[in-house]
Amino acid sequence: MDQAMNDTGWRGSQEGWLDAAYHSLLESGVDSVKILPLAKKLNLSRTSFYWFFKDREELLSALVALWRDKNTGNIVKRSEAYAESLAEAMLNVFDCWLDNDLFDAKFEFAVRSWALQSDELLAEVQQADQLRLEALKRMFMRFGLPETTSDVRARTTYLVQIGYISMQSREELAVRMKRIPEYIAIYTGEVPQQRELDRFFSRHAYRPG
Amino acid sequence: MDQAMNDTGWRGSQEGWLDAAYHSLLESGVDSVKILPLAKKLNLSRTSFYWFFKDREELLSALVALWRDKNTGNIVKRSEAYAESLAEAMLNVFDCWLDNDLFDAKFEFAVRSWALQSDELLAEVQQADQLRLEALKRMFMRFGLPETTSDVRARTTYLVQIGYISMQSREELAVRMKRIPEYIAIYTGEVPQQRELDRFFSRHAYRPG
DNA sequence: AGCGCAATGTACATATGTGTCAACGATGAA
DNA sequence: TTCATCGTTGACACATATGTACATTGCGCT
Repeated sequence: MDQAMNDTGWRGSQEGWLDAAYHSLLESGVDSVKILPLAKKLNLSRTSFYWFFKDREELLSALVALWRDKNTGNIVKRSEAYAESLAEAMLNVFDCWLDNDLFDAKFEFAVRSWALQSDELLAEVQQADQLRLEALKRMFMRFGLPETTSDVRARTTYLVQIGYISMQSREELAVRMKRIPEYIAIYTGEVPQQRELDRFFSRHAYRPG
Repeated sequence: MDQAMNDTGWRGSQEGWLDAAYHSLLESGVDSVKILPLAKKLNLSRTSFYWFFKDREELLSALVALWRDKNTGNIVKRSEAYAESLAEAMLNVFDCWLDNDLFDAKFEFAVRSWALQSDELLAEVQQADQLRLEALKRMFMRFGLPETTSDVRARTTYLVQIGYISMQSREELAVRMKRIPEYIAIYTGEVPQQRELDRFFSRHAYRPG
Protein backbone atom coordinates (compact mmCIF):
# COMPACT_ATOMS: atom_id res chain seq x y z
CA MET A 1 0.00 0.00 0.00
CA ASP A 2 2.90 2.34 -0.61
CA GLN A 3 4.47 3.71 -3.74
CA ALA A 4 5.26 0.24 -5.04
CA MET A 5 2.71 -0.03 -7.83
CA ASN A 6 4.42 1.50 -10.79
CA ASP A 7 6.46 -1.61 -11.51
CA THR A 8 4.17 -3.14 -14.12
CA GLY A 9 3.65 -1.07 -17.19
CA TRP A 10 -0.05 -0.88 -16.57
CA ARG A 11 -1.19 2.42 -15.22
CA GLY A 12 -4.34 1.08 -13.70
CA SER A 13 -4.73 -1.90 -11.40
CA GLN A 14 -6.70 -2.95 -8.34
CA GLU A 15 -3.96 -1.57 -6.16
CA GLY A 16 -3.60 1.65 -8.06
CA TRP A 17 -7.23 2.54 -7.51
CA LEU A 18 -7.21 1.28 -3.94
CA ASP A 19 -4.12 3.29 -3.14
CA ALA A 20 -5.62 6.44 -4.58
CA ALA A 21 -8.79 5.77 -2.61
CA TYR A 22 -6.76 5.27 0.56
CA HIS A 23 -5.01 8.59 0.19
CA SER A 24 -8.20 10.40 -0.64
CA LEU A 25 -9.89 8.87 2.40
CA LEU A 26 -7.10 9.98 4.70
CA GLU A 27 -6.99 13.49 3.35
CA SER A 28 -10.64 14.34 2.99
CA GLY A 29 -12.89 11.59 4.30
CA VAL A 30 -15.07 8.95 2.67
CA ASP A 31 -17.22 11.31 0.74
CA SER A 32 -14.21 12.36 -1.23
CA VAL A 33 -13.63 8.79 -2.34
CA LYS A 34 -15.44 9.11 -5.64
CA ILE A 35 -14.56 7.45 -8.87
CA LEU A 36 -14.46 10.51 -11.08
CA PRO A 37 -11.97 12.48 -8.94
CA LEU A 38 -9.81 9.41 -8.44
CA ALA A 39 -9.71 8.87 -12.19
CA LYS A 40 -8.48 12.42 -12.63
CA LYS A 41 -5.71 11.92 -10.09
CA LEU A 42 -4.65 8.71 -11.79
CA ASN A 43 -4.98 10.24 -15.24
CA LEU A 44 -7.27 7.45 -16.25
CA SER A 45 -10.64 7.24 -17.75
CA ARG A 46 -13.33 7.03 -15.14
CA THR A 47 -14.96 3.93 -16.56
CA SER A 48 -11.76 1.94 -16.50
CA PHE A 49 -12.43 1.63 -12.80
CA TYR A 50 -15.19 -0.83 -13.45
CA TRP A 51 -12.79 -3.35 -14.86
CA PHE A 52 -11.27 -3.79 -11.38
CA PHE A 53 -14.21 -3.20 -9.07
CA LYS A 54 -17.87 -4.01 -9.45
CA ASP A 55 -18.87 -0.61 -8.16
CA ARG A 56 -17.99 2.06 -5.62
CA GLU A 57 -19.29 -0.07 -2.77
CA GLU A 58 -16.72 -2.74 -3.52
CA LEU A 59 -13.94 -0.19 -3.38
CA LEU A 60 -15.13 1.06 0.00
CA SER A 61 -15.31 -2.49 1.32
CA ALA A 62 -11.73 -3.01 0.24
CA LEU A 63 -10.74 0.06 2.25
CA VAL A 64 -12.45 -1.27 5.36
CA ALA A 65 -10.71 -4.62 4.93
CA LEU A 66 -7.40 -2.81 4.69
CA TRP A 67 -8.05 -1.00 7.95
CA ARG A 68 -9.20 -4.14 9.72
CA ASP A 69 -6.06 -6.03 8.78
CA LYS A 70 -3.65 -3.30 9.69
CA ASN A 71 -4.78 -1.58 12.84
CA THR A 72 -6.12 -4.00 15.42
CA GLY A 73 -3.64 -6.86 15.35
CA ASN A 74 -0.54 -4.92 16.29
CA ILE A 75 -1.93 -3.34 19.44
CA VAL A 76 -2.89 -6.75 20.74
CA LYS A 77 0.53 -8.14 19.85
CA ARG A 78 2.49 -5.32 21.49
CA SER A 79 0.39 -5.56 24.64
CA GLU A 80 1.37 -9.22 24.91
CA ALA A 81 5.08 -8.71 24.27
CA TYR A 82 7.61 -9.73 26.93
CA ALA A 83 8.34 -7.16 29.62
CA GLU A 84 9.99 -7.23 33.05
CA SER A 85 7.97 -4.37 34.47
CA LEU A 86 4.62 -2.74 33.83
CA ALA A 87 6.42 0.38 32.67
CA GLU A 88 8.31 -1.63 30.08
CA ALA A 89 5.12 -3.33 28.94
CA MET A 90 3.53 0.08 28.52
CA LEU A 91 6.47 1.24 26.45
CA ASN A 92 5.99 -1.79 24.22
CA VAL A 93 2.44 -0.63 23.52
CA PHE A 94 3.69 2.90 22.90
CA ASP A 95 5.58 1.53 19.91
CA CYS A 96 2.26 1.53 18.11
CA TRP A 97 1.69 5.22 18.73
CA LEU A 98 5.02 6.14 17.23
CA ASP A 99 5.43 3.68 14.40
CA ASN A 100 3.10 4.22 11.48
CA ASP A 101 3.62 0.66 10.29
CA LEU A 102 2.20 -0.71 13.54
CA PHE A 103 -0.75 1.64 13.80
CA ASP A 104 -1.95 4.01 11.11
CA ALA A 105 -3.41 6.89 13.09
CA LYS A 106 -4.72 8.92 10.19
CA PHE A 107 -6.37 5.87 8.72
CA GLU A 108 -7.92 5.14 12.08
CA PHE A 109 -9.39 8.61 12.36
CA ALA A 110 -10.75 8.60 8.84
CA VAL A 111 -12.46 5.28 9.45
CA ARG A 112 -13.98 6.51 12.71
CA SER A 113 -15.33 9.59 10.98
CA TRP A 114 -16.71 7.41 8.26
CA ALA A 115 -18.47 5.29 10.88
CA LEU A 116 -20.62 8.32 11.62
CA GLN A 117 -22.59 7.67 8.47
CA SER A 118 -22.56 3.88 8.40
CA ASP A 119 -24.03 1.78 11.20
CA GLU A 120 -22.41 -1.31 9.78
CA LEU A 121 -18.96 0.22 10.00
CA LEU A 122 -19.69 1.68 13.42
CA ALA A 123 -20.33 -1.83 14.71
CA GLU A 124 -16.96 -2.92 13.34
CA VAL A 125 -15.16 0.00 14.91
CA GLN A 126 -16.74 -0.67 18.26
CA GLN A 127 -15.74 -4.30 18.05
CA ALA A 128 -12.18 -3.24 17.33
CA ASP A 129 -12.28 -0.91 20.35
CA GLN A 130 -13.39 -3.74 22.56
CA LEU A 131 -10.68 -6.12 21.33
CA ARG A 132 -7.99 -3.52 21.90
CA LEU A 133 -9.28 -2.46 25.31
CA GLU A 134 -9.49 -6.04 26.48
CA ALA A 135 -5.93 -6.74 25.39
CA LEU A 136 -4.68 -3.72 27.32
CA LYS A 137 -6.71 -4.65 30.37
CA ARG A 138 -5.16 -8.14 30.34
CA MET A 139 -1.75 -6.52 30.26
CA PHE A 140 -2.41 -4.57 33.46
CA MET A 141 -3.86 -7.64 35.15
CA ARG A 142 -0.79 -9.65 34.19
CA PHE A 143 1.15 -7.32 36.46
CA GLY A 144 -1.20 -7.86 39.36
CA LEU A 145 -3.53 -4.87 39.20
CA PRO A 146 -7.13 -5.44 40.27
CA GLU A 147 -9.80 -5.70 37.59
CA THR A 148 -11.51 -2.31 37.91
CA THR A 149 -8.20 -0.51 38.07
CA SER A 150 -6.95 -2.43 35.04
CA ASP A 151 -10.07 -1.58 33.12
CA VAL A 152 -9.87 2.14 33.78
CA ARG A 153 -6.14 2.25 33.10
CA ALA A 154 -6.61 0.38 29.84
CA ARG A 155 -9.21 2.91 28.87
CA THR A 156 -6.98 5.81 29.78
CA THR A 157 -4.09 4.44 27.76
CA TYR A 158 -6.21 3.73 24.73
CA LEU A 159 -8.48 6.73 24.81
CA VAL A 160 -5.68 9.24 25.17
CA GLN A 161 -4.30 7.88 21.95
CA ILE A 162 -7.61 7.90 20.13
CA GLY A 163 -8.14 11.43 21.38
CA TYR A 164 -4.69 12.45 20.25
CA ILE A 165 -5.43 11.12 16.79
CA SER A 166 -8.64 13.08 16.74
CA MET A 167 -6.69 16.29 17.41
CA GLN A 168 -4.96 15.73 14.07
CA SER A 169 -1.95 17.59 15.34
CA ARG A 170 1.41 17.27 13.72
CA GLU A 171 4.10 17.50 16.37
CA GLU A 172 7.81 16.91 16.28
CA LEU A 173 9.05 13.54 17.51
CA ALA A 174 11.08 15.30 20.23
CA VAL A 175 8.01 17.09 21.61
CA ARG A 176 6.14 13.84 21.87
CA MET A 177 9.08 11.96 23.36
CA LYS A 178 9.47 14.47 26.18
CA ARG A 179 6.00 13.60 27.43
CA ILE A 180 6.54 9.84 27.38
CA PRO A 181 7.98 9.38 30.90
CA GLU A 182 5.13 11.37 32.43
CA TYR A 183 2.57 9.38 30.51
CA ILE A 184 4.10 6.14 31.68
CA ALA A 185 4.02 7.41 35.26
CA ILE A 186 0.34 8.34 35.00
CA TYR A 187 -0.77 5.17 33.26
CA THR A 188 1.18 2.67 35.31
CA GLY A 189 1.75 4.48 38.59
CA GLU A 190 5.43 3.61 38.37
CA VAL A 191 8.36 5.64 37.06
CA PRO A 192 10.14 3.99 34.13
CA GLN A 193 13.79 2.94 34.54
CA GLN A 194 16.28 4.93 32.53
CA ARG A 195 17.42 1.82 30.66
CA GLU A 196 13.83 1.04 29.75
CA LEU A 197 13.44 4.51 28.32
CA ASP A 198 16.75 4.26 26.49
CA ARG A 199 15.71 1.01 24.91
CA PHE A 200 12.45 2.62 23.82
CA PHE A 201 14.12 5.75 22.45
CA SER A 202 16.61 3.77 20.44
CA ARG A 203 13.82 1.65 18.93
CA HIS A 204 12.42 4.87 17.54
CA ALA A 205 15.70 6.37 16.44
CA TYR A 206 15.48 9.17 18.98
CA ARG A 207 18.40 10.67 20.88
CA PRO A 208 17.29 12.65 23.93
CA GLY A 209 18.98 15.94 24.77
CA MET B 1 -31.15 24.24 19.99
CA ASP B 2 -33.00 21.46 21.78
CA GLN B 3 -36.42 19.94 21.34
CA ALA B 4 -38.14 23.20 22.20
CA MET B 5 -39.26 24.11 18.71
CA ASN B 6 -42.39 22.15 18.09
CA ASP B 7 -44.55 24.51 20.07
CA THR B 8 -44.73 27.35 17.58
CA GLY B 9 -45.83 26.37 14.12
CA TRP B 10 -42.46 27.46 12.65
CA ARG B 11 -41.35 25.07 9.99
CA GLY B 12 -39.62 27.65 7.98
CA SER B 13 -37.24 30.08 9.64
CA GLN B 14 -33.52 30.49 10.11
CA GLU B 15 -33.71 28.31 13.19
CA GLY B 16 -35.84 25.64 11.62
CA TRP B 17 -33.31 25.04 8.88
CA LEU B 18 -30.37 25.36 11.27
CA ASP B 19 -31.90 22.89 13.65
CA ALA B 20 -32.52 20.37 10.90
CA ALA B 21 -28.95 20.87 9.73
CA TYR B 22 -27.66 20.34 13.26
CA HIS B 23 -29.44 17.04 13.63
CA SER B 24 -28.35 15.87 10.23
CA LEU B 25 -24.75 16.79 11.01
CA LEU B 26 -24.81 14.83 14.26
CA GLU B 27 -26.37 11.77 12.73
CA SER B 28 -24.52 11.45 9.48
CA GLY B 29 -21.76 14.04 9.12
CA VAL B 30 -21.39 17.22 7.09
CA ASP B 31 -21.85 15.66 3.75
CA SER B 32 -25.37 14.79 4.71
CA VAL B 33 -26.13 18.44 5.36
CA LYS B 34 -27.64 19.16 1.96
CA ILE B 35 -30.48 21.46 1.18
CA LEU B 36 -32.64 19.05 -0.76
CA PRO B 37 -32.79 16.34 1.95
CA LEU B 38 -33.32 18.95 4.67
CA ALA B 39 -36.21 20.39 2.71
CA LYS B 40 -37.81 16.97 2.56
CA LYS B 41 -37.49 16.53 6.32
CA LEU B 42 -39.05 19.93 6.90
CA ASN B 43 -41.72 19.35 4.28
CA LEU B 44 -40.73 22.53 2.56
CA SER B 45 -39.78 23.46 -0.91
CA ARG B 46 -36.05 23.30 -1.41
CA THR B 47 -35.81 26.80 -2.79
CA SER B 48 -37.46 28.33 0.25
CA PHE B 49 -34.11 27.79 1.95
CA TYR B 50 -32.60 30.66 0.01
CA TRP B 51 -34.87 33.14 1.67
CA PHE B 52 -33.03 32.56 4.98
CA PHE B 53 -29.51 31.74 3.87
CA LYS B 54 -27.44 33.01 1.00
CA ASP B 55 -26.25 29.52 0.15
CA ARG B 56 -25.16 26.23 1.68
CA GLU B 57 -21.87 27.74 2.83
CA GLU B 58 -23.71 30.20 5.03
CA LEU B 59 -25.63 27.38 6.68
CA LEU B 60 -22.43 25.50 7.40
CA SER B 61 -20.84 28.61 8.88
CA ALA B 62 -23.84 28.97 11.16
CA LEU B 63 -23.24 25.41 12.37
CA VAL B 64 -19.61 26.15 13.14
CA ALA B 65 -20.60 29.27 15.04
CA LEU B 66 -23.06 27.22 17.07
CA TRP B 67 -20.32 24.76 18.00
CA ARG B 68 -17.85 27.49 18.86
CA ASP B 69 -20.28 29.18 21.23
CA LYS B 70 -21.38 26.05 22.97
CA ASN B 71 -18.44 23.77 23.48
CA THR B 72 -15.32 25.67 24.45
CA GLY B 73 -16.53 28.16 27.03
CA ASN B 74 -17.90 25.69 29.55
CA ILE B 75 -14.76 23.59 29.88
CA VAL B 76 -12.75 26.67 30.67
CA LYS B 77 -15.35 27.83 33.18
CA ARG B 78 -15.60 24.51 34.98
CA SER B 79 -11.81 24.26 35.19
CA GLU B 80 -11.76 27.60 36.98
CA ALA B 81 -14.55 26.82 39.43
CA TYR B 82 -13.85 26.89 43.14
CA ALA B 83 -12.48 23.69 44.66
CA GLU B 84 -10.78 22.76 47.93
CA SER B 85 -8.77 19.92 46.49
CA LEU B 86 -7.45 18.90 43.11
CA ALA B 87 -9.81 15.93 43.13
CA GLU B 88 -12.76 18.26 43.62
CA ALA B 89 -11.53 20.53 40.85
CA MET B 90 -11.31 17.53 38.56
CA LEU B 91 -14.85 16.54 39.43
CA ASN B 92 -15.97 20.04 38.48
CA VAL B 93 -14.51 19.51 35.03
CA PHE B 94 -16.16 16.09 34.83
CA ASP B 95 -19.50 17.89 34.92
CA CYS B 96 -18.91 18.70 31.28
CA TRP B 97 -18.52 15.07 30.32
CA LEU B 98 -21.82 14.13 31.88
CA ASP B 99 -24.00 17.13 31.15
CA ASN B 100 -24.95 17.56 27.53
CA ASP B 101 -25.78 21.21 28.08
CA LEU B 102 -22.21 21.94 29.15
CA PHE B 103 -20.49 19.96 26.42
CA ASP B 104 -22.18 18.45 23.39
CA ALA B 105 -20.08 15.38 22.69
CA LYS B 106 -21.81 14.26 19.52
CA PHE B 107 -21.58 17.75 18.10
CA GLU B 108 -17.91 17.82 18.99
CA PHE B 109 -17.21 14.58 17.18
CA ALA B 110 -19.16 15.60 14.09
CA VAL B 111 -17.22 18.85 13.89
CA ARG B 112 -13.88 17.07 14.27
CA SER B 113 -14.79 14.66 11.49
CA TRP B 114 -15.81 17.57 9.38
CA ALA B 115 -12.43 19.20 10.00
CA LEU B 116 -10.91 16.34 8.04
CA GLN B 117 -12.10 17.97 4.83
CA SER B 118 -11.70 21.62 5.71
CA ASP B 119 -8.39 23.16 6.64
CA GLU B 120 -10.11 26.29 7.84
CA LEU B 121 -12.23 24.35 10.30
CA LEU B 122 -9.27 22.23 11.32
CA ALA B 123 -7.46 25.39 12.39
CA GLU B 124 -10.45 26.37 14.51
CA VAL B 125 -10.68 22.97 16.13
CA GLN B 126 -6.99 23.01 16.96
CA GLN B 127 -7.33 26.46 18.48
CA ALA B 128 -10.19 25.17 20.62
CA ASP B 129 -8.04 22.23 21.70
CA GLN B 130 -5.29 24.58 22.76
CA LEU B 131 -7.62 26.85 24.74
CA ARG B 132 -9.12 23.89 26.56
CA LEU B 133 -5.79 22.22 27.25
CA GLU B 134 -4.32 25.43 28.60
CA ALA B 135 -7.26 25.94 30.93
CA LEU B 136 -6.85 22.43 32.31
CA LYS B 137 -3.11 22.85 32.68
CA ARG B 138 -3.67 26.05 34.69
CA MET B 139 -5.98 24.09 36.95
CA PHE B 140 -3.28 21.56 37.79
CA MET B 141 -0.71 24.28 38.34
CA ARG B 142 -3.09 26.11 40.67
CA PHE B 143 -2.75 23.09 42.94
CA GLY B 144 1.01 23.21 42.87
CA LEU B 145 1.94 20.63 40.25
CA PRO B 146 5.04 21.35 38.15
CA GLU B 147 4.58 22.53 34.59
CA THR B 148 5.46 19.38 32.64
CA THR B 149 3.37 17.22 34.91
CA SER B 150 0.46 19.63 34.62
CA ASP B 151 0.75 19.63 30.87
CA VAL B 152 0.68 15.86 30.53
CA ARG B 153 -2.11 15.48 33.05
CA ALA B 154 -4.17 18.10 31.28
CA ARG B 155 -3.67 16.19 28.07
CA THR B 156 -4.64 12.91 29.66
CA THR B 157 -7.81 14.39 31.11
CA TYR B 158 -8.84 16.02 27.89
CA LEU B 159 -7.77 13.37 25.43
CA VAL B 160 -9.47 10.53 27.25
CA GLN B 161 -12.69 12.44 26.82
CA ILE B 162 -12.11 13.23 23.18
CA GLY B 163 -11.23 9.59 22.65
CA TYR B 164 -14.32 8.47 24.47
CA ILE B 165 -16.45 10.64 22.23
CA SER B 166 -14.77 9.16 19.22
CA MET B 167 -15.79 5.68 20.36
CA GLN B 168 -19.40 6.77 19.95
CA SER B 169 -20.46 4.33 22.62
CA ARG B 170 -23.73 4.62 24.44
CA GLU B 171 -23.27 3.47 28.01
CA GLU B 172 -25.52 3.64 31.04
CA LEU B 173 -24.90 6.46 33.49
CA ALA B 174 -24.20 3.90 36.22
CA VAL B 175 -21.47 2.20 34.19
CA ARG B 176 -19.74 5.49 33.61
CA MET B 177 -20.12 6.62 37.22
CA LYS B 178 -18.44 3.49 38.55
CA ARG B 179 -15.26 4.44 36.73
CA ILE B 180 -15.17 8.01 38.01
CA PRO B 181 -13.22 7.48 41.26
CA GLU B 182 -10.53 5.53 39.41
CA TYR B 183 -10.24 8.20 36.77
CA ILE B 184 -9.88 10.88 39.41
CA ALA B 185 -7.15 8.84 41.07
CA ILE B 186 -5.25 8.42 37.83
CA TYR B 187 -5.57 12.01 36.68
CA THR B 188 -4.83 13.71 39.98
CA GLY B 189 -2.82 11.14 41.88
CA GLU B 190 -5.13 11.60 44.86
CA VAL B 191 -8.16 9.60 45.94
CA PRO B 192 -11.35 11.68 46.07
CA GLN B 193 -13.10 12.16 49.44
CA GLN B 194 -16.43 10.42 49.79
CA ARG B 195 -18.22 13.73 50.33
CA GLU B 196 -16.67 15.12 47.16
CA LEU B 197 -17.98 12.13 45.23
CA ASP B 198 -21.38 12.41 46.87
CA ARG B 199 -21.62 16.07 45.89
CA PHE B 200 -20.70 15.13 42.32
CA PHE B 201 -23.15 12.23 42.13
CA SER B 202 -26.01 14.33 43.42
CA ARG B 203 -25.27 17.04 40.87
CA HIS B 204 -25.89 14.43 38.20
CA ALA B 205 -28.93 12.84 39.82
CA TYR B 206 -27.11 9.58 40.44
CA ARG B 207 -27.56 7.36 43.49
CA PRO B 208 -24.72 4.86 43.86
CA GLY B 209 -25.49 1.27 44.84
C1' DA C 1 1.89 -11.62 -38.59
C1' DG C 2 -2.07 -11.85 -36.31
C1' DC C 3 -5.17 -13.44 -32.57
C1' DG C 4 -6.97 -12.86 -27.98
C1' DC C 5 -7.74 -10.54 -24.12
C1' DA C 6 -6.50 -7.23 -20.64
C1' DA C 7 -7.07 -2.45 -20.24
C1' DT C 8 -8.81 1.86 -21.65
C1' DG C 9 -11.90 5.15 -23.85
C1' DT C 10 -16.49 7.24 -25.81
C1' DA C 11 -21.29 7.78 -25.60
C1' DC C 12 -25.46 7.38 -23.28
C1' DA C 13 -28.99 7.14 -19.58
C1' DT C 14 -29.94 8.57 -15.06
C1' DA C 15 -29.74 10.44 -10.29
C1' DT C 16 -28.93 14.00 -7.08
C1' DG C 17 -27.39 18.14 -5.89
C1' DT C 18 -26.95 23.65 -6.33
C1' DG C 19 -28.50 28.30 -7.22
C1' DT C 20 -31.52 32.05 -9.89
C1' DC C 21 -35.82 33.87 -11.26
C1' DA C 22 -40.34 35.30 -11.60
C1' DA C 23 -44.78 34.36 -10.00
C1' DC C 24 -47.97 33.30 -6.31
C1' DG C 25 -50.45 33.72 -1.94
C1' DA C 26 -51.15 35.06 2.77
C1' DT C 27 -51.54 38.88 6.23
C1' DG C 28 -51.42 42.80 8.78
C1' DA C 29 -50.98 47.97 8.70
C1' DA C 30 -52.42 52.46 6.51
C1' DT D 1 -59.56 48.03 0.49
C1' DT D 2 -55.25 48.11 -0.98
C1' DC D 3 -50.69 47.18 -0.87
C1' DA D 4 -45.98 46.08 0.70
C1' DT D 5 -43.52 42.51 2.72
C1' DC D 6 -42.79 37.83 4.27
C1' DG D 7 -42.56 33.34 2.96
C1' DT D 8 -43.26 29.84 -0.46
C1' DT D 9 -43.21 27.58 -4.82
C1' DG D 10 -42.21 25.50 -9.67
C1' DA D 11 -39.46 26.00 -13.78
C1' DC D 12 -34.97 26.51 -15.59
C1' DA D 13 -29.88 26.06 -16.15
C1' DC D 14 -26.10 23.72 -14.67
C1' DA D 15 -22.66 20.70 -12.26
C1' DT D 16 -21.12 16.37 -10.60
C1' DA D 17 -21.64 11.86 -9.74
C1' DT D 18 -22.81 6.69 -11.00
C1' DG D 19 -23.13 2.73 -13.97
C1' DT D 20 -23.82 0.23 -18.73
C1' DA D 21 -22.98 -0.81 -23.63
C1' DC D 22 -19.97 -0.88 -27.00
C1' DA D 23 -15.79 0.38 -29.56
C1' DT D 24 -10.77 0.61 -29.51
C1' DT D 25 -5.98 0.03 -28.27
C1' DG D 26 -1.82 -2.47 -27.46
C1' DC D 27 0.87 -6.40 -25.25
C1' DG D 28 2.06 -11.17 -25.25
C1' DC D 29 2.00 -15.47 -27.19
C1' DT D 30 1.92 -18.91 -30.80
